[in-house]
Parts: sequence; C-alpha cells; structure tokens
Amino acid sequence: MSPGQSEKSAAGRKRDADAHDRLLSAAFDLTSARSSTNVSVNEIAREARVGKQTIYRWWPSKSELILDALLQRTLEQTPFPHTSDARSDFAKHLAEIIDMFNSPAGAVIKELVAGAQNEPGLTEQFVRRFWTPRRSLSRERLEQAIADRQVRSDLDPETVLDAMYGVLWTRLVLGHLPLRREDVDDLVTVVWKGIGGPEPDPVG
Amino acid sequence: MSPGQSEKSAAGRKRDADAHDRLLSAAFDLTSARSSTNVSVNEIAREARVGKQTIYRWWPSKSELILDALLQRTLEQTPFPHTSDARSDFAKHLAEIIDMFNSPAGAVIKELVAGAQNEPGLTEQFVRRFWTPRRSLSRERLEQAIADRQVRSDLDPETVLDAMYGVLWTRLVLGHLPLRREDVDDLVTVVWKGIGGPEPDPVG
Amino acid sequence: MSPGQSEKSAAGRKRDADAHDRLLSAAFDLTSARSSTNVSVNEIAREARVGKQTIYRWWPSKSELILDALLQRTLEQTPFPHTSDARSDFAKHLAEIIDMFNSPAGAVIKELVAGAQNEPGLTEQFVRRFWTPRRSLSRERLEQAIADRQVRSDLDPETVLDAMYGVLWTRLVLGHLPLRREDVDDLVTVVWKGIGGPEPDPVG
Amino acid sequence: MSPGQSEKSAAGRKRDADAHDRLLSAAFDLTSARSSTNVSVNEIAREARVGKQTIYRWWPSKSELILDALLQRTLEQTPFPHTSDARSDFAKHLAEIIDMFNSPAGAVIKELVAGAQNEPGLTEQFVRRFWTPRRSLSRERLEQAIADRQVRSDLDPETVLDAMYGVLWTRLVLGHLPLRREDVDDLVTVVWKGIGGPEPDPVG
DNA sequence: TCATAACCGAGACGGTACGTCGGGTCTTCCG
DNA sequence: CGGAAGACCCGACGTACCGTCTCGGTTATGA
Repeated sequence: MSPGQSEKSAAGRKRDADAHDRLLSAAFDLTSARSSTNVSVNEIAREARVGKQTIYRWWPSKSELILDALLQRTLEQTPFPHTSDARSDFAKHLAEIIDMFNSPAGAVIKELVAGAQNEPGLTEQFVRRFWTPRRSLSRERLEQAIADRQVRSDLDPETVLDAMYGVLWTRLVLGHLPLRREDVDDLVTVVWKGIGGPEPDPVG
Repeated sequence: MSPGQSEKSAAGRKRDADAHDRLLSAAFDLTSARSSTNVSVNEIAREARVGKQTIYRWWPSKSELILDALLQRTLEQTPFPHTSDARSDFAKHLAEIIDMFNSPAGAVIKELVAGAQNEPGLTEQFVRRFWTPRRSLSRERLEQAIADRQVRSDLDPETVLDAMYGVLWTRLVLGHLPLRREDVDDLVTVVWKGIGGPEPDPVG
Repeated sequence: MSPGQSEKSAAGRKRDADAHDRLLSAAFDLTSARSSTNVSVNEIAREARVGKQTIYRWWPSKSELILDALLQRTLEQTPFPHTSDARSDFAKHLAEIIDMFNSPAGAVIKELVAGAQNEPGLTEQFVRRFWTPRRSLSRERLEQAIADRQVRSDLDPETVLDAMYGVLWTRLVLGHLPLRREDVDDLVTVVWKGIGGPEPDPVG
Repeated sequence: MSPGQSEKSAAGRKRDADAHDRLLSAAFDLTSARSSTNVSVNEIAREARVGKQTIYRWWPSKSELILDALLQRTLEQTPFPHTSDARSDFAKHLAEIIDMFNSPAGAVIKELVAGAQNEPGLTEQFVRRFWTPRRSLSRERLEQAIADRQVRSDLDPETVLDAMYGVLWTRLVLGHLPLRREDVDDLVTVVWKGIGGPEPDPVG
C-alpha cells in the first residue's frame, strides 16, 4: 500500500504521516457514527483538517479510504485460538467476531459491503484485503482439525466455514436477528454434531 | 348513523394500475440489468413512461419501489417442498434459492441490501416483506421435521436455518465464492450430520 | 318563503355562475396579494373551492383567467372626463390611472405584463382586451381636442398619448419612481406647453 | 497590527474567468434568441460547458445572471451626444435607445423586466445597475440644457425624462406599438414644443 | 543557496442525481 | 352532463456529492 518505495526522484516534501492518520481516524469514526446517512468526502476532509486532494492523492475513492481505515482499526487481528480442541477454538473465535460485528467496526463493514455493490472492484478489494486474511486463519485451523481427525475430511472446507461464519455475516448485513454470543453454542453444535436424528443421549 | 362515515372521499381520479405495473417492471428490469451502476429515478420514470412525481406520490424512495418490484416478480414463491424426507426437502429448497440468487432477482436483492444500509427503515422493510415470509416457510418445514423426529429438538431453529441459508446470503452479498447447486450436498451434510469425528463408514 | 334559502346546490346553473365568480375573485385577490411569489393554479382552485378542470374548461391558461379577473374588477371604467378643457380632462384621467395603478389592480397588471413576456399571445390579449379599450377613450378625447383646436393636429396621436401614459406604465412596471398624483401637473405641462425655451412669463 | 488582518484567506482555486465569460455569453445569447420560451438554467450551463453549481455559486438566481450578461453586453454605453443643441442630442439618443431595444438586448431586457416581477429585489437590482446609470446621463444632459436656457427650469426633470423615454419602455414591454426611429421626431416635438394650441406657422 | 519536486489546505470546477414544485390534461364519481 | 377531486405527464428548479483541477504556500532533496 505504501507507495514510497518507487525509485522516483527523491526530491519533494515527504508524505504527512499525521494527516494520513487523521484521515483514517476521521473516515472510521464518521462512518461508524453516521450509519444512517452517508458520510461525504468533504466531511471526512474537514474533520481531518485535510484538503480533499490529499485524499485522492492516496486513495482512488472514498470507499477504499474507508476500507483502509477499517483495516487499520482491526489490525490487532487476534491470532486464531489454538488449543487442542478445535470445536472450542471455533466457538471462541465466533464469539470474537460477534463482538467485532457489534462494535463500531461492524457498522463500517456494513457500510463497505453496501457501497461495494455499485462499485465494481471494491467487493474484490474488500474480500481480498479484509475477508481473505481472516478466512485463511479459520481455514488453517480447520485443516489442522482435519489432520487431527477431529473433523471429517470429506467436506468442502469453504462450505463448512461458511456454515459457521455465514450466520454472522448474514445477521450483520440483514439485521434480521441480533448477533449474540449466546447463540454460539447452538451454532457450533449444529455444525459439529449435525441436526439429524433425535437428541443425543444426555448422559453421553 | 351511516356506517361509511369514516370512508375516504371517493372523489378524484383513480390510481393508474397500468402505470403502476409499468413502473414495477421498469424498476425491476433496469435494476437487474445495470447491476454495476445505479439506476436513476429519472431513468425508471422514462422507461415506464411516467412522471417522476408519480413515483414519489406512491413510494417514499427509489429503494422501496424496487422492493415492491422484487416482491411482485418473486410472488410465485414456490411452496416449500414437502416430502417425507426433510433433509432432501431442504436440499431442494436451497438449490431453488441458489437459482433465484443467480437470476436477475439476485441482482435486485443485492442492490436492495446495499441501498438499505443508508436508508434507515428500509432494512426492516426488506426483512419484513421479503425475508420473513420465506423464512416462515423454512421454519415450518423445520418444525415439522422436529415433530417427525427427523431433527433434534434442542437447538435454536433460527440458528439452524441461518447455518444453511446464511451460506447463500453471504455468498450473494460478499461474492467471495460462487453460488453453485453442487455445493448443496456438502452444505446439507454439514448441517445434518455435522463435521465432528472422522468420516463415516463409507459403506454407511 | 322556503325556509331552506341557504341550502346547497338548488340548481346546477346557479352554482355554475357562483363558481365562476369565486374563481375571478380568488384569482384577483391572490394575485394582487402575493405579488412577490407566484400564485399557482392549484391555490386559486382551492381558494375558490373549485376543481382545476373547471378553470381549464373556461380559460386556456392561468394568465387569461387573471386577465379576466382584472377586467371584471376594473369594469367600472369611469368614462373619460369630458369638459370643455381637454388639458384638465387629461390631468384628471391621468390621476385616476395613477390611483388604479396604486390599487391592487396595479399589482395584477404588473403580474400580467410580466407573465405575458414568456407567453406569446398573452401580450396581444392583454393589449386588445385591457389596454385598447382604455386607449380608445383617450384617443377619442384627444381627437376631440384637436377638432376643438385645443391641440395641434400635426403630431401622431399615439406618440402624444404614450408621452403621457407611458410615464405611468413605465413607473408601474420598472418602479424606478413612485406614482404620485402630484406629478400630474408637471406631466401635463410638459406635454401641453413643451419644455423648450425659458419659463413663460409668470404673469402670462 | 497588520493592516490586512481582515483580508479573506487567499487559499483555494481562483474563480475561473473563462467559465464566467462563457456563462455571460450563453445567458445573453440564449435569452435573446429564445424570447418566447424561457431559458432553463440547465441549458445555460450546458451551453457554457459549466456545472450548474458554478452558476449558483456566483449568482443567487438565473435572473441576476442574465442581468450581469446584459450589463456586460451593453457596456459600450455610448456617451450621451453633446452638441450645442439639446433637442437634437435627445433625438439622437432616443433613436439609439430604440435601436438597442430592437436589438437582442431588447429581448433580454424584456425577459428581465418580466422575471423581476416575481423576484423581490431584482427590480431594484435592475433599476440600480442598468437603468440608473443610463438615466444619469440623460439627466445630466437635461440639466445642462436647463443651464443653457434651452429648457425651462420649472419642471421636474424626472417627469420630463419619463415623458420621452417612458414611451420607449412602454412600447418595449407592452408591445402595443412598434419602436421606430421615425417616431422620434414627433416625440421630441411633443416634449419640446408641447401639443397645446394650433399648429405653428408653417413658415416659422 | 537555491531551483526543483512533491507535498499540503483550501476551495472552485464539470457533472449526475436527487426530491419538489407547478402547469395543463385526463379520469372518476357525485348530484 | 357540470363540477369537485385529484392522479397523471412533463420539465424546471435549487441542492448535494463525487472526483478533478488549480491556487498559494511548505518542506525536502540535489545541482
């Protein structure tokens, strides 16, 4: 992302790191706060005390600025839990995602997913830069679990992961049901044990 | 006392049903065709040979017009399959939803979900008028399956349903993976049998 | 006597004439009152408790309705003063026109003259129906004065009349100076005696 | 303390003088050409290759733009003729005004006078910026003529001037009679000699 | 040391779409 | 069939926002 490594003539003023940070903060904060009405580029520029040109010098569009702001704010990206029990690791991770979706970051993600529909290329950006890295962590843990024989190996991993995480994404975007940590247990049970057949022996 | 005293005065020209239909058609067709770039109200009005005012007389926003157009086009709403085998019924229904998501209606749904993010109240409208009726069909079939002891009863039905349908919604909106009928088998297996433990005996 | 003298709609014809009158009144009153902002046809119809179609059944456009309203209100059309002294007759008439221009009718006339600029044919209507009849009275008096040898005969009567009345029309429309009865004396003197040469002998 | 403390910050792109000129030209040309039908702001913007916002950034309304366009086009403002004969000077000036009223500028003036009726403040603008400077020239010549004893001094100069120029303004706006240079002679005679009494001795 | 180059805040620019307003036509129902 | 009510088509309005361009001015090389 940083363009500075090009061998262009080194003359010229350096990029203002502070303005850059103010922009990411303004973009994230305004977007997450004013979820109902759209945030305009002018507002972000004013809030960041920055000229509009400074935005368009570094980002091709407002949406990509917001995407960068989201990435920066979610950089912590807690490493996927990794104990000996894959099922509880996933349960823990799903709960963490729920927390994130309920945080301001969730509002920003909604905004981005929405804006991406009319902006070809942005969906691809979002998937590649935000979604894929996180999905990789999940998939690695899943493959480890398969290697550990904790998970059967004959199913498409993407489908398995979407069965879990798709619940969260759908609820974030559609909002038809709240995102609650309490639902994680049932969700993991559905995917781990399946819903088929009568309830298992409670003693078992 | 006259019972009709509270009736609205019948004076005035009636709403033009034909213009109404032309509007719904234009809204649906233009929206599904021009998925990348947004459709303008003027375009819809022109295509429907209708004054812009006529749109705003009956719909508070372009999005709600498109929602109505979507509802009209998906009215067929094939009844949920209902054989003695719940699992195969769901498999069939999931495949039908995939077909719909891959049809023009899918593009319209994406557009609506996107537009709804900045329009408070529209998400609620979409969920209530489009999503809820379909979800009800699914939930009824699920409850029947529980009554038939084909599905265990100790899990939250909403979570179970989201584990299946959320996969499709997420792929529609995020577009990270294609929506393919071939994936239905794995998906149903995940939810019915669970992913836990080693693969079942192939002789089964 | 019938006790129901105030009952509604005794006959269609009667209401017809009444609605017609209400329309003229509403058109005149609203136009003269809201000189700054335009009056809409809907407002006139509502004020007159009349359907819009009733307006367009009788008048080809809003402007012609207002013209009719103006004509009705200025029907008195006091006959041109006719004494033995043409100059004082004109002075009297000019003062009367000033009064009319300063009355609500003046505002309506301004509105009409303004609206006529973009409505080809309306200027012609206004001139023919409002202006010409009044001008005829003036011209007749002028020709009588010529016949009486009170006014020289070698000048174009239209130019003579415009030299007098044009002052009023211009001040009405441009508003660069107020329309005051006190100015009539000077005006008549200008036209009768001319401005040429030094002031006449005050004794003369 | 620095004397320039109240100066506006010089930051930001300067106003585009070329776009400004294109706008004035487009406004004048379109308005004078399409006298019957109104010119829309969009048309002017398109003709001038300018965004509509640029118009509204600098002018509060279409009419004031047209007024500016008129002022620019009539800037030549030929100096009032000034020979030793006031009467012939006025005759010459009146003919020039007739020519202007018959030129495209006349159509623009009509449009402005019309549009001003519904736009409070515009009439005042028009009078102050277009009419007053020209009137000043006329009044100065008249006062000179009075000083030269060519014109009597006991009459209100405004009334005298309106008696001459009001003829032209009225014919421009009402259009009841054509504006012809041939009428200037009679007009000047009316005002200079007066219409009173029998025709002068032809030998005179 | 000073010209050059890239940066910066500010804000005007061309353009597209918005939602509203008003004119004049058309349609329904009532009396 | 006249008349009130009001929906209809059309087109202009003035506003909002996007992404670009231009201004005066500010750092930082590198000749």
